[in-house]
Amino acid sequence: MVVGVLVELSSKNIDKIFDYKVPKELEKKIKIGIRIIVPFGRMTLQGFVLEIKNTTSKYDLKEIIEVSDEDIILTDELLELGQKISKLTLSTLISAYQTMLPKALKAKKGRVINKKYDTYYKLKKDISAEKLTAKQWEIVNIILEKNEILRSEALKISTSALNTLIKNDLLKEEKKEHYRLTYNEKLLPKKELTDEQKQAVALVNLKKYDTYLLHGVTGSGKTEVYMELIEKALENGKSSILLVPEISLTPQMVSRFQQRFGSKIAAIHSALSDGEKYDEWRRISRNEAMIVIGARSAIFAPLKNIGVIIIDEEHSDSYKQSDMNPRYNAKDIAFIRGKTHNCPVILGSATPSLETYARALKDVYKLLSLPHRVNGKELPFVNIVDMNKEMKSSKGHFSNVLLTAIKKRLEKKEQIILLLNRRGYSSFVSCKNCGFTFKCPNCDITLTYHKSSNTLRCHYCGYGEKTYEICPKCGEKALSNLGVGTQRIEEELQKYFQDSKILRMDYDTTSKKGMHEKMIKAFKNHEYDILLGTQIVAKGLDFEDVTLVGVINADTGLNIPDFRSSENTFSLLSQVAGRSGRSSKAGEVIIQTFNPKHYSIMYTKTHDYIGFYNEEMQIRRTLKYPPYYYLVNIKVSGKDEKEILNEALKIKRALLRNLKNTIILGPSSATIFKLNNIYRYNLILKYKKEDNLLAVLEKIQNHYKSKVKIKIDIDINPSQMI
DNA sequence: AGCACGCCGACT
DNA sequence: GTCGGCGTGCTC
Repeated sequence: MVVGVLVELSSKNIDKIFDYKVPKELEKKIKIGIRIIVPFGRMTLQGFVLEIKNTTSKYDLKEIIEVSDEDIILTDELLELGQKISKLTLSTLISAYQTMLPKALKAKKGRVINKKYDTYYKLKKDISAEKLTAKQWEIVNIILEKNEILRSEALKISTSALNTLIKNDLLKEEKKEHYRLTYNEKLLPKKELTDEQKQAVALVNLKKYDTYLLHGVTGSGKTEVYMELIEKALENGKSSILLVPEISLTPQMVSRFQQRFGSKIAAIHSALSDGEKYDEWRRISRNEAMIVIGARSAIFAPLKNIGVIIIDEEHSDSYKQSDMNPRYNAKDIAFIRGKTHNCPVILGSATPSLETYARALKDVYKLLSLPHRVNGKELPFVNIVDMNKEMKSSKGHFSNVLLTAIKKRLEKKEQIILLLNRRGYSSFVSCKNCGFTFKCPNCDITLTYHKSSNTLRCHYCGYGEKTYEICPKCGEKALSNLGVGTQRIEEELQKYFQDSKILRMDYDTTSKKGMHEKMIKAFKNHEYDILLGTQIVAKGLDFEDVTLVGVINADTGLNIPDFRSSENTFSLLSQVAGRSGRSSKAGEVIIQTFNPKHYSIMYTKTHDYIGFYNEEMQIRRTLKYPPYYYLVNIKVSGKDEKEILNEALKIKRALLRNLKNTIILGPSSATIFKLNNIYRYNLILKYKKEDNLLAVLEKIQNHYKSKVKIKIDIDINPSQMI
């Protein structure tokens, strides 16, 4: 027997099948999709069995060393899915398989994660009570009652008594695999759906593949719709996947599903240990868990018979893996799996991405709407505060309007959420007096300040100009770099409201395991009055007594050098506004901004997604951005600045020669131009239809695959352009 | 990734 | 003459 093996080394040169002989005694254990250990060069590596054959090769084949699995790790579906991912993202097949699996199943580097076993004891024969000591009898009695005793339980009674029983050969030992996580089986009855929700559910055909956009305002009860669809799938004996952004995968959210579906759910999130993730993965592949809730990578859950795939907050850029290969988008994977399982894919959002909404309007996706909140209340009143005026009267970060509103809530014992928009810390120049920022005349992207050359540059096309001291708009000498932290805001806030209890929630304070959950509980219990934080407070949280949401600086997001910055700002502000007034009390939102006339902010005031969509679409059309054009980002990096630039230019020429319908921008220096002495240039491709694009890109990549001094990274449909 | 091979410069 | 720099290519 000969097997074709894909070895766990992610290098373009090794990403192909190598043949090995199978020793007679291992033949029974060989299946396609299991992992094995093989000699490779003078290394010993793990690999996947992709082929089984009998033909003797021309090579003098080596033999397999060991078989790692009993059960199949990569099912036929996942094997094929990996092929597609590898092709579509131009990454190695092995890297595709590796991202599909939990860490515990990847090649061992250091710590090995294994299944966990519990030890139990049973009786070997009948025992007469009088021969036992009191402690021994206590142990035996439990076995007589329950048929077995857990080792840890017996140890608690008496270590020596247990040891004596074992020594006297009275007990037989048994090991049972156990999962690290347990789920409560106490289920709560489901909520009655509103007519709107019922209608949305009714419009979904669970029997065939189609993509739906569930467009529902904040507080419209999208989650209830998800649960209903999942339950319907379950009634047909089918499983489901629910993807949420990591940030909104809160304990609050998981417990809602667990109260409805008990141990049928498997929740995969970053707070789980590798071992816990591994256990969840096995529960899924054994059909013990039918409902998978998780962030991006949960789209690869080894479910057999999928009935519905739901992507919540579909506009979130966290569904795109942009930091490493394969640079895939979980949405695309959802469509592929939806097709293979012939089941619907539901995209849910209050502020859909423009790409998605455009497709819904074209009837490529079916549109489902939830235009009203479940509590019957209007969306909260939004008050925009012009900080240009405020800054003249106060020197801190808080406007009088916001301070007064906070004071009012504190007196009424209602709660407050404050958002500090800290996204995009990269340096841009802004006028303190009028809020003016420099934009690229070609790309409409905020120019980034380069200290070394004292210039402002566009990271898309490379356009540059030197910095000014005087604001070209208002003529004041007030240009400066911007940026504030949560700690400073907390101190300032505490000075204004000395008796109030402030809970600071950001990446630093929630990274410890369980902290996020603790904080949410504490805030819910009114142990704090004000919740101050970054993005993390904007999404998915549901507190009844929050009646005021304040945004301290709405603008920082607008200045990120990315064509989606307006969209992201509108979406963030809408999300955070939705945290206010979720129960019977009316909610208010106060947004502080230096750009009160900016359309992302204006449309937040009226909760007008369609208005924002229409205006932003015009910009996208004139500047040739998605959804009108597709994008590809090619990163060229290496140590020799001149050489990198030269190669980037060479690539550009090659692209121009081979792609007739594509616009090519750059090479322009990346946001972090020099990192660890590596220089980085970007080429940006814009196209509507280009049939041989993948083939051309692959050729370029292959040309550089063996070069050590130059690295090429290709990101197709990038989520951000930094 | 790791290692051998091989082709040029500088030296016990 | 040899030692060792690293660029290139191979691993069933």
